[in-house]
Amino acid sequence: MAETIDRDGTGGRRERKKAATRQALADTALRLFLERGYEQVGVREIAEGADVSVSTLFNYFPQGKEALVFDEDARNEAALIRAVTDRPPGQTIPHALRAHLTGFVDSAHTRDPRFADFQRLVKETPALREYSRTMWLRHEHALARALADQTGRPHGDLICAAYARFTLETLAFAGSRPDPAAAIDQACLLLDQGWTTTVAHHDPEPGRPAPAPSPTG
Amino acid sequence: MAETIDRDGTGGRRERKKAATRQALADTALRLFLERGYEQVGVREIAEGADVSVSTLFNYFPQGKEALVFDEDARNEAALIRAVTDRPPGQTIPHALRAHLTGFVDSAHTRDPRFADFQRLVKETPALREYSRTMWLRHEHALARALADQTGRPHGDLICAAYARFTLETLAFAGSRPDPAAAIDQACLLLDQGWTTTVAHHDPEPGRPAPAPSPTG
DNA sequence: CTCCAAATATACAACCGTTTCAACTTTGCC
DNA sequence: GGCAAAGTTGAAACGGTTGTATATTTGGAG
Repeated sequence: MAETIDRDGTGGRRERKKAATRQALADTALRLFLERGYEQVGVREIAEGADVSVSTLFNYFPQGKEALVFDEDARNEAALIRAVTDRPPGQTIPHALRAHLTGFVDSAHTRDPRFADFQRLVKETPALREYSRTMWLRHEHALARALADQTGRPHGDLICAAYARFTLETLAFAGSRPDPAAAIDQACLLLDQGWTTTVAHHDPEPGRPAPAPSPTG
Repeated sequence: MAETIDRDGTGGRRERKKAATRQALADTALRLFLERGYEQVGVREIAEGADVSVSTLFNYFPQGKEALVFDEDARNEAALIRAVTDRPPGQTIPHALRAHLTGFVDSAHTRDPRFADFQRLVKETPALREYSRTMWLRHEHALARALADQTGRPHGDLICAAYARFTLETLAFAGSRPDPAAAIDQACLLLDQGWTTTVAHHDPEPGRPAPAPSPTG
């Protein structure tokens, strides 16, 4: 039969239903949160709204209530590492990062009008702010390693680690400010000055890092 | 009569009892946490150990379970602002901050042996790490203002705000590293380079800031 | 000493997010 | 059709936290 395509790939009916349920949960959650505020909506109500049980809700979002809101966002996170490693030739690392960060906060105005609402919700809900921040911070190690690779510094280098940490923290910092774009600008200015003065000179050719001495984690 | 000294000051018996209860709560909490781990001890048990009800526990520590551990720490926080404003003449702001931060992490070795245990507990308990970090971050505004005052920059200046944020974040960053002292060193190096390059030149005479144009909060 | 009013402490029940678990249902496949 | 794996479910439980209504304690006044 035609159903025998893949037991767990992206094409099966099962997977489609799962995706639909997941989406239904995220959608109703966001809708209710925007209507009445994050704290005023319980997970029981969300589950009911998506017509599943609470167990199922937590089966889909084991990270908890906050994760319901960042379902889409979580996909774009890896892009940050690529922004460094795949940056156009001649562009410095600080410029690549700054561009990526500002691109992220600018999309509030240009893109989806719902996206602005989403960002406002996060900005005004402490639990969501915290969650967003720690989400980004999960990439600290990856970013630090990318920086080390690209500059030829040793893995575990503390300057790279600190620069990675502060760069990611910049998003949370910007979110706490009336003008996020300006905040990113200034924060990056501060960090970039420190970075270039400390690391000094020449990143090697950006397209490829050094011959990738250790591809492991 | 002699008892009519102060109804709510520091000398009354009432206040002494309150302080004792508070201390008993913090002490038993820390002891139990160290014995069996933060997550393995419930607030009901802590209250029982200090011989009070759970309601009373939350009456003394409305910020929640985590606050039980940081009772003493909370008192020393204001010292950070003083480290900037009261720094010895001729010392730059970055140096004052770096000294204060390293002083904080070094006391793990020199001072109280219990302090090392305390720091290990915080380091190994995510909830406590988070709490500690947000505790420090509460001083972001105060530190930023102090920096602005001392450098003659306008209040709300984003460079000062970012530098304050990152400096405070440095403590959490250091805590997540195998060698915290080295981490503070490198993070401060990075930040200081950025700070001095960006703010450039002359802090005014350190002893007094500019003639304190607005003493308000 | 006695009594009052305010401040504190208490027990108890509720609420919320989250986890667990044993049953039940669906799904993909033979 | 039937089997095993995967997914769903409801209900119960847990731990932190908050309310509430009721004591208990305290300082001070008569």
